[in-house]
Amino acid sequence: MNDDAMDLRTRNKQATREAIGHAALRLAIEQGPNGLALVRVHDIASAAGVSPRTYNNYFSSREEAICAFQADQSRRVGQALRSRPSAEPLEEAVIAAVTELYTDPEPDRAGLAMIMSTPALEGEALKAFSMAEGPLAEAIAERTGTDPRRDLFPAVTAAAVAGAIRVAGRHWLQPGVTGSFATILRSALSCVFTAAPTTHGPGKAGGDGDD
Amino acid sequence: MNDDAMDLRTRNKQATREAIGHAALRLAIEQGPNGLALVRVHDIASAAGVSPRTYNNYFSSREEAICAFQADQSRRVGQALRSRPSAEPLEEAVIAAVTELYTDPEPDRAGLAMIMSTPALEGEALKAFSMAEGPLAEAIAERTGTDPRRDLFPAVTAAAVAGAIRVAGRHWLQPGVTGSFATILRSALSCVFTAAPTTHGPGKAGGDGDD
DNA sequence: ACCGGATGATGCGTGGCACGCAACCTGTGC
DNA sequence: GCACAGGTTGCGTGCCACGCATCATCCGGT
Repeated sequence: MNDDAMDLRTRNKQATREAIGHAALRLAIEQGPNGLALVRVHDIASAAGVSPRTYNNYFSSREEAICAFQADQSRRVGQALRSRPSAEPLEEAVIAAVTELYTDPEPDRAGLAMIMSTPALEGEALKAFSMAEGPLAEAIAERTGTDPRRDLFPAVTAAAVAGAIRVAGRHWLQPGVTGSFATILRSALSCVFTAAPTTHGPGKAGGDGDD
Repeated sequence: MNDDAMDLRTRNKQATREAIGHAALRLAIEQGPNGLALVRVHDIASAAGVSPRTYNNYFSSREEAICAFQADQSRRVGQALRSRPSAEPLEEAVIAAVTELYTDPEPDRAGLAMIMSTPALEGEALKAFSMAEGPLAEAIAERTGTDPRRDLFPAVTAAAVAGAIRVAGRHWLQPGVTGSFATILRSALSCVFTAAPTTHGPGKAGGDGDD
């Protein structure tokens, strides 16, 4: 987007950051969820073509590097919602914005699996998803005309949306679940805006005939 | 509750765990959010009356030890919901269960502030709160008669509830916010079950006290 | 009450990591 | 072309997680 508007310095820095993050995730996937301890900083650094010391200038832990992509993605959620027509109802706007952002490239299954099903990565993954909440809450507050400092609705909804994205991801990764991520994501987000369904019909979710 | 039903061994172990967790949180509070790096493992261990090696048998990071209490609390949420009369509507049951669990002793402001406003603790704190989601989702699924493996509603709602608790905590800690934690918590949880308030009149945050 | 087994608590040693520091190299603006 | 700001690298330090072997303590059966 603004890559050309940046200094060469800045662009290189960004590229380095992405290179390290990408290398970290790739190596983590190779080792699998149980071999995370085997992914040495040295390996990540050399895979990214930088010195270990430089790696450490960008990230202060392997976990942070591995989840960098998720974190970056989360940072864009607020803006994504703002870019929806303001006439659109909140529910539709949120679903459209989130779905668009998270399915432009269908997520990398292996990467998501690594990030979401590795205990040691859990904290960082949660942190990554929660990064969306602040900006999202502001965008929601703006759209609904509420004051986020006094009304909890925007923040709670933002947290719920972030949670729904997580849940959708987890569900999508489950073996035996069919359906595109987009479908599951929409379904999960719908739940956020649907008050308690005391008796709530069967088979939503990825919901085509799997039993 | 079942303390007397446990083996002496088990009880001691539990006590040690709590001692370490408590010591860790106390020391962290003393150093403040910016001095977390100064809280040495050795200090925590000796403050808890155990060897550093033993500390490491219980927790594999300072963060984990500091957030142990939050984690333990989260593990009880599922059970708390199950203990509500099954005739009660989901919303009321959840609000009652969570409020009861989180306000039996009014939370320690300093401790919560430490846990929720220290970047280095953020991941572990999120992890602690998210521990409630699994059991909570199951309890919700059971109460609403939905199959959590096919329907996303239980999991999404559980995540939303966990998020609401977090948001309530953050709001409660904000300077200038009046009102008991119980009130704020109820207000936040209400948002979860309230569909989008396109025009949403009352039902604010601190509700009673503030302007 | 006694004893063998199980389980937790410790000490020690090892490998790795985060980060401060200072020198070096590379774009940038004058 | 030059001096400077900013990024990269190597080195050294202190801390930490964890495997292993040992010892103390608790448990259950006889």
